[in-house]
Amino acid sequence: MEYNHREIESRWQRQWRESEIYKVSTDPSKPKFYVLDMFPYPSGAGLHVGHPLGYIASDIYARYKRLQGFNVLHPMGYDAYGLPAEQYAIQTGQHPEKTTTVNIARYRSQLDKIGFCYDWSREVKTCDPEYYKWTQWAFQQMFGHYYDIAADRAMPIDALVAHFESRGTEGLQAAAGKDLEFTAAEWAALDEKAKSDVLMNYRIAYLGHTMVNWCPKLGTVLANDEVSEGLSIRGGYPVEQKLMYQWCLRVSAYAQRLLDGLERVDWTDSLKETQRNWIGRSEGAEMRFKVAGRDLDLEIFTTRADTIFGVTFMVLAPESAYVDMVTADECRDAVRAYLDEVKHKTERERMIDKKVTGVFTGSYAINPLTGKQIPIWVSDYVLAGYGTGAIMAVPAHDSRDYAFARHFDLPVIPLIEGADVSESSFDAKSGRMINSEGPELNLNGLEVKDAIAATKRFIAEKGLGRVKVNYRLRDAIFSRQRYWGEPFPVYYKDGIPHMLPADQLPLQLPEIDQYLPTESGEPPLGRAKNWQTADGCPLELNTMPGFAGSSAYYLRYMDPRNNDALVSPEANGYWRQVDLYIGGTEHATGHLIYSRFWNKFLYDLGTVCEDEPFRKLINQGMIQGRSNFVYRIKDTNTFVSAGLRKDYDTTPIHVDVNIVNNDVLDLEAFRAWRPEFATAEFVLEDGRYICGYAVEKMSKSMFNVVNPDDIVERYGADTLRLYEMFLGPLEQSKPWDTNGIDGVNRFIKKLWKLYQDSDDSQPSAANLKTLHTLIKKVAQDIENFSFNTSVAAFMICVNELTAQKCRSRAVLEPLAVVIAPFAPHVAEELWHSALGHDTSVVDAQWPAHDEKHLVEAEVTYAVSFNGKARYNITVAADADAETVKAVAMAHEAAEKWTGGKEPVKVIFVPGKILNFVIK
RNA sequence: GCUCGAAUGGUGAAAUGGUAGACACGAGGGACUUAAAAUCCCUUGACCAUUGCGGUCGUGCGGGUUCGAGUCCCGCUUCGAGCACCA
Repeated sequence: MEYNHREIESRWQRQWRESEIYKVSTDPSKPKFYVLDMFPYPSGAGLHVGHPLGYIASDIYARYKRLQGFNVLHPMGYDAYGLPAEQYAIQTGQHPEKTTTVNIARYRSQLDKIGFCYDWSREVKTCDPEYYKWTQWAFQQMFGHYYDIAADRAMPIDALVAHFESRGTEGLQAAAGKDLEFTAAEWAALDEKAKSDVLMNYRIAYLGHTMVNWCPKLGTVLANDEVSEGLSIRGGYPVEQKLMYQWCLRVSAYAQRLLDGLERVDWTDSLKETQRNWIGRSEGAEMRFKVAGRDLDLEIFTTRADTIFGVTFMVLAPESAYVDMVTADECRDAVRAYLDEVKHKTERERMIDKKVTGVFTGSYAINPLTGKQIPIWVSDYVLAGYGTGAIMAVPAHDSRDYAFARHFDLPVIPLIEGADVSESSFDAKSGRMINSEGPELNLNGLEVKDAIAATKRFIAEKGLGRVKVNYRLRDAIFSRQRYWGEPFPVYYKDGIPHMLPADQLPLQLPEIDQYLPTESGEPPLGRAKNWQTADGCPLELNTMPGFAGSSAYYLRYMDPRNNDALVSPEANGYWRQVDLYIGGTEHATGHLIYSRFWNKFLYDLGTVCEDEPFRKLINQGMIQGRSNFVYRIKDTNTFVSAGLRKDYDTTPIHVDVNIVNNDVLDLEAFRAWRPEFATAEFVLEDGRYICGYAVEKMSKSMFNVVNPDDIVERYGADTLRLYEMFLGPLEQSKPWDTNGIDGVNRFIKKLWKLYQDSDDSQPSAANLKTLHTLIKKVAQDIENFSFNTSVAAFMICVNELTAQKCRSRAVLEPLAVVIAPFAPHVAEELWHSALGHDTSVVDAQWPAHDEKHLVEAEVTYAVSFNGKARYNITVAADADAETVKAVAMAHEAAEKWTGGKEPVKVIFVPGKILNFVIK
């Protein structure tokens, strides 16, 4: 019988669907395993061959775990809210929901063809009201909680109100926007609006006046991770800083826990490092400098407390509240002019333009250690949003301060022995301190590290400041001036925001006539009719950002149809957390921070039992496109093969990779491709037209998009799955190159052939060795996510068994099970038709390898002495006399080297053959 | 600038400190065939030798540890990724 992938695959996929074989339920009698893919945004372009890479890897792992007897949760869904559908809606008037539905259907059919073992009964879509009810619910919970620093967790806002009522802010330790101070009496005297404003300062989801990334072109604000180098990630439009009244999430309150949690998860070091950078913890000191002649302290943050003797000036951020307080009357005009100048620069201009600018305020601060007066300046190189918005400048040991000092001719005092500060600052945190002696503190001769500690101790004792930890991580801006997102379950009464009652959730997204802002500049929801509560209070017009829906979806899969809770305690208690999460690195500082934050908040609430959502995370590499080129001779319609092009003056033209095979152009298909090539002539080499190639992003405009459907149609899903794994290490980025897929396809055909005429004969020792080598290798490889070497192992195994003319069911049966995670359709077919089982291979047991079949073939002699050197000499079990003699000599030599004093151990372990020469 | 990765044939890549280049593609040669496709076999890191055997060099560069280094350590080079007036 011929291997017919079309027939086999459609038949088995139907079978799996009809028997609901991949449906799972909570089953406390079995150990659980949760394998998750980052769910896709269903874009209009559909899937290309790069998308399924991670899905195939997770599918292999899920199937493997299932064969090992685990109850595997392996769901899929859609991150359905997003800008492209909305942009498309603006252009065409088509409702984004319609576009999204069409795209989801397309994704589903593409995914189905690859043969994944998803439990589709658990599918979630973020735009589904049944789903976003719980996104809205979580938001309301965040509104109803504050972060208690002493308890190190979120607490109900009622507890905060109770605290205010009894003690005001006395003894309060809570994450807040501003440090407020009031008494219980003052709190009681506040009106409702004022109380609401105070509570906003503490809520985890809060309305705040913050500097936001405003993108005029997209007409919306963006989160920090949606902006790079002053441009929006999506579209690449300029982004400005703008002060707006927006919903925010107090992610910063969780900064330390987000950092600590990284110690407990099994992620790659580089991803953890990326998150650590993003959180940006820095330990330092907050210190007060008196302003000369005024009753005012400047509070600054520094990580280099040791350099305090080298402070020669102070700098304030232009937006700092200090600026107005310290500016002397005679300098007021100059300062105001400077502030105006700075304000008109965009963030991007400020970044590109590294010119040193600044203005003197006319005031002086007093260095608390030397008592000397130092000038206070304003400059835009100091950021308002970090630390206190004011710094002590140490030009000798900070390159930015150095540039400023040189530009304005301010003094530079070196503080580290041997540091040459004539050309540039010495920024390294190492060396011995000099010039650092004052009346009360002497740091001279100390190492920088010790000097920092000594200074911190000193300022804490003298009450000059305190040890302080700062984080770069900012609160997440949670409002979007967009239509296609979750509506906020919020209404306003007398200008005070209130949450809709829980029984009115979900608040459904209303219909509107156009997907644009209103004439008065309000977000699109301003167009909705009757967008108000029953008693006429207006509802919030903003919608939630993309990350809202994706922050807890992994929890919803545990209990997707529960209408009373995001997830029941039973379901969450069983599935707990994602054991394996596979997705791209592009979410490192977005989704993977937000969902960890979201999860920690739900953990504080007691909704979930695990503090970290994703135990192990693998980042699959990006698949790049491999573009092909033809070379047109200038001003002709003649194309010259790549190898001959240097003899002509040519222009390279992208050619559709789908009409090129192994870089050989299909001439007829090329002529038919576009009208202007219908009359194309060719200059061939060896009778063929060879195309050039380049690695580029996979995109329509490069004509290098390869659709998985085409590969499945031509070679079958199993070939696609094996080939994507064979392409290289999972975590590495690589170009898609269809060259080589034939090799994998050949392997499947050989596998198929091996199973024809299977019988009940006894397997030979060689058969068993081949089989057990494979079982051992593949199990190891799957655990290490080294799928490419597994595929190689399959090829070796099948080649060997073919050469051995193995027909034995005792070998073929476990072989089918081992191959099943990788090539499920063909494994299933062979399991039934050739081996005669009437159950699914999915229900089989993963075979254990038996060391005895491997050991007897080869033996390694490991000779160690001195507890140090170690020689492994491996010889075949049936080794000739000469080899055995060599081993004996090695043993003897080892004993001689040790002088017979050290024990010589000879260990027998299985391994490969090594030729060892004794000199 | 700081942090983290990576570098091996014509190509994708393998190698718990122990035969470098598994496996595959491509290429060359051969078998089968009227022919092609399909299939199968041989060769394929470089150089030298070649009627036999074989020999030398070789994992970005320079050092080091080790009986032994692609692998470990130190110092570079190049490329990629993340962060970046973050004090």
